[in-house]
Parts: sequence; structure tokens; C-alpha cells
Amino acid sequence: MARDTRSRMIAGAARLVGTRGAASMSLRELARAAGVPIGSTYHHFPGGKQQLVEEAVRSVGAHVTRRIEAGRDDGPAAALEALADEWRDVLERTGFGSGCPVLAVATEDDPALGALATQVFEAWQESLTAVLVDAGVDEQRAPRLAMLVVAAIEGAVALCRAERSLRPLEDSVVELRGLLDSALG
Amino acid sequence: MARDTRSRMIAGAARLVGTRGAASMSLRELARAAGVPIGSTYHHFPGGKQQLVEEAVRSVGAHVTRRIEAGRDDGPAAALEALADEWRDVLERTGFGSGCPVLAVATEDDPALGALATQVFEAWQESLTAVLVDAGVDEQRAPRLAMLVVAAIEGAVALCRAERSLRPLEDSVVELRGLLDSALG
DNA sequence: CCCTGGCTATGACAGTCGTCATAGACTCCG
DNA sequence: CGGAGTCTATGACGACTGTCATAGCCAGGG
Repeated sequence: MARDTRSRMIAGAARLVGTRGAASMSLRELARAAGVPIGSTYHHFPGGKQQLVEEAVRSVGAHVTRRIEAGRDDGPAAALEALADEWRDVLERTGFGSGCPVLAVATEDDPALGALATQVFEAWQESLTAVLVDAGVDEQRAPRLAMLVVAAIEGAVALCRAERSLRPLEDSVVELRGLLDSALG
Repeated sequence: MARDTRSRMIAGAARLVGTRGAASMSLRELARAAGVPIGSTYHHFPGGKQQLVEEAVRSVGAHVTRRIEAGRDDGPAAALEALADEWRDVLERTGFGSGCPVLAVATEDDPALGALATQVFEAWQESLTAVLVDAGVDEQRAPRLAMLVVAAIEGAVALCRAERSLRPLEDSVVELRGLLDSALG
């Protein structure tokens, strides 16, 4: 029961941070949305809001990293598709109401959360770099390509949310796939 | 004097929105930062915070559009560089404290501001598309490339802010330039 | 049976927020 | 000099925030 409340709060926090940003997410609203008691927030998260947001961002980060690495043997195109798929799902499930919580945290003013976002982005880049190198991409170039992929996907997700359409993500993926293909030679 | 107060408030709002986001920007803080009287906010902006944020985003959008179109005859590489230059300047001048206010507004929950952000992004994409077509890029592909460029630059700026380094932007620009070059043939 | 300990519920706290009404201070024209 | 109109200053309003102390509930073990 305790674990359930805790994980529901983390999942809800991830969605709410992706919706309003960490600063604008209210603990009362989170409790309401997650269907958990308001008053016991500090029982499960003694570190308060900061701890809650940190765990939510870390959890999303780890989940996406796993998704990238799951298809490591299927090549760069599959890794790109995994990344895009994750956010396509989120955008569609929430009716373009929520985006990437890591990006949300990266664009806010809290240095601790900024450093956390960087950790997550770097983990994604490392996984992508490994896939690229495996596929024969130049070792100098692979990290740069991985950086572009992460930046472009994150930017595209934000554009999708504003435009309430998947087109920015789909267009970006088409061009990125072409670029990755041409880098394999 | 009036015009001066007004434009200082708009410039300050652009910076603050790029720093904390529109929802977390306080009118009191804006007045303090812009060195203008707190109480007269609603004299200059009867529409309140919403009008202020809208004018700030529109002003930044128009400025960047002009910068892209200024070098229209210098080709895609110059347009890309103009876009990157704008945000490099902002990031450096603010010590990675402020990013792109249009992206900030795009990732928040206000549908009106989201639509506004989309307008700005579309204006940028149209300018870039024109430059690409001028340079001989396929007319089907040019809008897609422009979309990727905008998404990637915006994403990269966010990563720069979190990482407190220009590397994400520089890396992305290198790869984007290569891609644009290879699309000219 | 009681009672201990994990969980929940309620409400207070100090602070900030956007908004606006009102009153004072200026500048400039007649 | 006087008055009109533009701008500034002050402070109030209700609502919301994160945080936490306190008290109550309710299952499990002795």
C-alpha cells in the first residue's frame, strides 16, 4: 500500500512536471491527480518537493535509457525510433498536454535540477553513441550525432506540444534517420 | 519616458520568461529587474500579465525572423549561423541563466501562449524554407529540413542551459551544417 | 485484549501571486 | 497661474504556495 502510494506519486509527478514544469507543479494538485492523500506527502518524501521531482525525473530518464538500449542490436534507426516512440506515446496519451519532464526541468532556473537534467541527457547520449559506434560510425563523430539527436527530439516534442500535432516530431525523425543512415558508411 | 518604461518592461519580460517561464515570472520581480515602477504595470499593459508576455514573445520572434532574413542571400549556412548566434549571445550574456522565451512558452500549459509560440516557430520555419529553396533544395524537403533546424536549435539551447556550456549548440550546428550542405546538391 | 507503528487527515504558518482601486506627483498646454 | 492628462506610489483583496505539527485511524504482534 505504501509502495503503491509512493509510485503513484512519482508517476503523477513525472506527468505534471512534463505539463506545467517543476516550479508550477503544486503538491496539492499532484496529490489530487494521483489519487493519494495530501497530508502524507512528507511521510513518503521527507525531502519535500525537491526529492519528489528528482525521483520523478530520474525515473523517466532511466526508463527511456532502458528503451534505447533494449534495441541496441537493431541499429541506430531502431534506437531513434525508440526515442521518438516514447514521446509520441506521451503526447498522444495526454492529448498534447504533457511533454518531456526532463526538458521542462532543464529550462527552469534551479541549478540542482539543471544538473540532474544534464545527467539524464548525457545518459541518453552515451547509449545512442554506443549504438552508433557499434554500427560503424566514426568514434569522433558519434557523440556529436547523439547530441544532435537528443536536442532535436527534445525540441521537436516541445514544438509538437505547442502545435498540438505530431508533425514536428515526424518531420525531424525523417531527416534524422536519413542523416544517421548516411553516417554509417 | 512612457515608451522607455514600456520597452524596458518588454525586454525584461523576454529575459525573465526565458529564465523562469511565463507562469513563474512575477510582475513584481519584472518591475524590479527592469527598474520600472511596480504599480504602473497595468497602466502600460491593461491586459495584464498575458498581454505583457505576448508582446515579449512576439518581439523576440520578430527580431529573430529579421535576423534570419537579413542574410537571405548568403545561403542556408548563414541563416543557420544567424539563428545559432542569437542564442549563443543570449546564453553567454546571461551566464546560461536565460534561454529562448518562445520555447519556454511552448512547454507551458497555456493554450493561447502555445498557439503564439507556434506562430513564431512557423515564421522562422518559413524564412528558413525560403532560404533553402533559394539555394536549390527540393521544395518537398525544404520545410522538413527547416522544421528539424528549428527543433534542434531550440532543443540544443535548452541543453546548453542545463549543462552551462555551449557544446550542445556547437555540436548540433556542426551536424546541421553538414546536413544542409549535402541537401543542396 | 492492548498497544505499537506505519499511514492518513486536518489545519495552521508565513509568504507570494495577479489584480486593481485610489491617491499622489509630475508635465505640458492654454 | 491653472487645470488636464499622463504617469507613479501604496496598499489591499482573495487565492494559492511549500512546509510541517498534531491528532486520528487501523492493521499486526505480544
